[in-house]
Amino acid sequence: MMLPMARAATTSDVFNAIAEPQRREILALLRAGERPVTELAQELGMTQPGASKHLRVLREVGLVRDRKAGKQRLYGLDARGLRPIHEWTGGFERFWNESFDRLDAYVQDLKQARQEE
Amino acid sequence: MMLPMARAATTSDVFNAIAEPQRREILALLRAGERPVTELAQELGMTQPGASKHLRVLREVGLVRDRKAGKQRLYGLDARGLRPIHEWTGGFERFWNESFDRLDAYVQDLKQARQEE
DNA sequence: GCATCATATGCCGATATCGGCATGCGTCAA
DNA sequence: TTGACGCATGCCGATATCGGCATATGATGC
Repeated sequence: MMLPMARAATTSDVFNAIAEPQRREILALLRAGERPVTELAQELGMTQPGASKHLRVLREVGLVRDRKAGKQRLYGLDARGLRPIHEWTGGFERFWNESFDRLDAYVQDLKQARQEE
Repeated sequence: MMLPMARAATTSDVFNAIAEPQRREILALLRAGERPVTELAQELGMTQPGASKHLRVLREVGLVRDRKAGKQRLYGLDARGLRPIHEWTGGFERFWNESFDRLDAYVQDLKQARQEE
């Protein structure tokens, strides 16, 4: 019957988790230390359920850890998952300084090659 | 009337563009040099329209440039847009080595603070 | 012009995503 | 136990996303 396949990857990976601006803000805030949900929501101007949902995503990909502290639930940063992304982008470091030199060079080569044909 | 607001950010930023595994593969391949659409599609095992669509997204966020070369259209890498991501993740570099030491330390601080209240 | 190759675009179906809202559940204190 | 607080979850509506397919657009060569 061959159903259409729709979406492939989903929010269960780190790349996707940090594609959301608000989630990036949460991570940035958590660098200063653990924080309860309500405080995060307040500081970032979002609703409490909104914050909880984003935190859930971040927790599922391992960027955030939570622990109970009495009535509250403290969320803390676990940045290890960001390392692969840092390294992946780092693999392009050589290119973002010389991108257009390279392009130009390639164009030159191409013209050369054409004249020699 | 207050309609629901649904999705906030969209595919028009670099974080989102590289959230797609196939788009990351395209970028990785383009490190080796410019390539036409069909070749990309073939090497990555996707359909030509599929490749074209992903390339469109990459082009719209500026990660890829295209130029016409006769019948073909060559796509080339413009990695400058990856730099902000590299730097953003780099802002967490201090944390991904000592994440849990810090957490523990914070817990200690917290206990201290509580006893002193 | 016409056929051909290379690429882009449009439509569709399935599903994922996000925000808002209400509500559930657990914990603490009185 | 009851109430208050902190947080999570569920449901909904609007929209975005992705793959597959057919088709349009564009350039080339005859």
